[in-house]
Amino acid sequence: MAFIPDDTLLGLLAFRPQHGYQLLEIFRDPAELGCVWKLSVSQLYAVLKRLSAQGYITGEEMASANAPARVVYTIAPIGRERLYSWLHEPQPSASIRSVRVEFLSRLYIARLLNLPTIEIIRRQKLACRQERAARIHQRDTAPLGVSHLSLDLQVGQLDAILNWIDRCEMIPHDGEDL
Amino acid sequence: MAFIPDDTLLGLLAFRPQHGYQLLEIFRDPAELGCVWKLSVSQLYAVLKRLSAQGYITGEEMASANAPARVVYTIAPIGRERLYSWLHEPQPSASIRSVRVEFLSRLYIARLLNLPTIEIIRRQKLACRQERAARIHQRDTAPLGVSHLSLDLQVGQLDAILNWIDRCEMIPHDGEDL
DNA sequence: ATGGGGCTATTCTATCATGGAATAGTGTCA
DNA sequence: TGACACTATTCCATGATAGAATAGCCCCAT
Repeated sequence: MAFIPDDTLLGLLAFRPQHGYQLLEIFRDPAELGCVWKLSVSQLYAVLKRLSAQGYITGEEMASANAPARVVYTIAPIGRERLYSWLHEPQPSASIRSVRVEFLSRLYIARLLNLPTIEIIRRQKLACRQERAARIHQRDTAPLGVSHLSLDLQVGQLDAILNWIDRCEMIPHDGEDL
Repeated sequence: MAFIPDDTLLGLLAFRPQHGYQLLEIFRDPAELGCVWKLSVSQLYAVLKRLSAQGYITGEEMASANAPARVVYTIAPIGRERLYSWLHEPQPSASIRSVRVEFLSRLYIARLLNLPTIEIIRRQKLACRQERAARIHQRDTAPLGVSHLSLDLQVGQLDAILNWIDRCEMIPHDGEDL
């Protein structure tokens, strides 16, 4: 299963306890996770509820002087465990969508927490190379037609990823300016 | 709205009347639409029900000597209208996923029905070029960080599509061998 | 004051997608 | 005749998604 929103939210809460609306703004801001993928209002609160029910986070209602009541969530120890095993996933998916969404989310969270990203990138690169080899083999045995075209496109997309992925190491950490 | 499964199924039924299980095999076969995207059993029947309720197709139960009863669906005139307006969509989406799924489905259906594909390809290419220009502009004004990386990846993916898309014209029609 | 509009914060609802199991007929082979 | 595989469809539980609904708080004009 993927559950990218769940793991990403755990990462954001590992950075610091936050309430739903605060998290939402990170997904709305095109300079933050908003550029990677959109999380709808209802899904965000649904995921928080699920994580809470599963014991990965704990919520505490807090009254505020200048705003309606809010629920501040804090990551629990088993949430932290789950987060680290997600970040250090040994065999990340190499589907095009996963690279754009899950891998970039991992990078975002790792940077936020000031963790090293080299291993994350290395494993993703390896997975993409393996995927590319598999697709090339399929393409070269596929009959001409749409299936051949589709595999050809996928190889091209993986090549684009492999050309791009090394640039991911060269961006500074920015966990402090949130 | 997208509704790619609906439009694709209309295309398959425009080729010839078929029942659910027959359609399903086209999506299971990796040499046919199976390479483009998977349609689950339940979704296929759900879409057929929806199309039928909306009057785009009509179903007729048929008993068979060597198999359980089945429902054979036939495309209705307004279904055919809808199909053609989908095939000739003047402004196709240029998202990476749309190209891989919707554009290739259009191509598949156009080939199946022995319709010309040049215009479909031309419009898709144009849309991708516009999308590329927009993403480049966003990237070059984005702050360094994950958002910049994400846009950079998207530009690379669009370049890969533009390199690939001209090869789509050079594949023979194969509507006869189903 | 008061009532509208806008921001914060969350919930609710309806529809659709997804994967899997369940049902049920038909043919094959031992 | 019982096990198994294939055909054909339905059902169910869970999750995703968009949108409206609710509701407190603040500012500003009437």
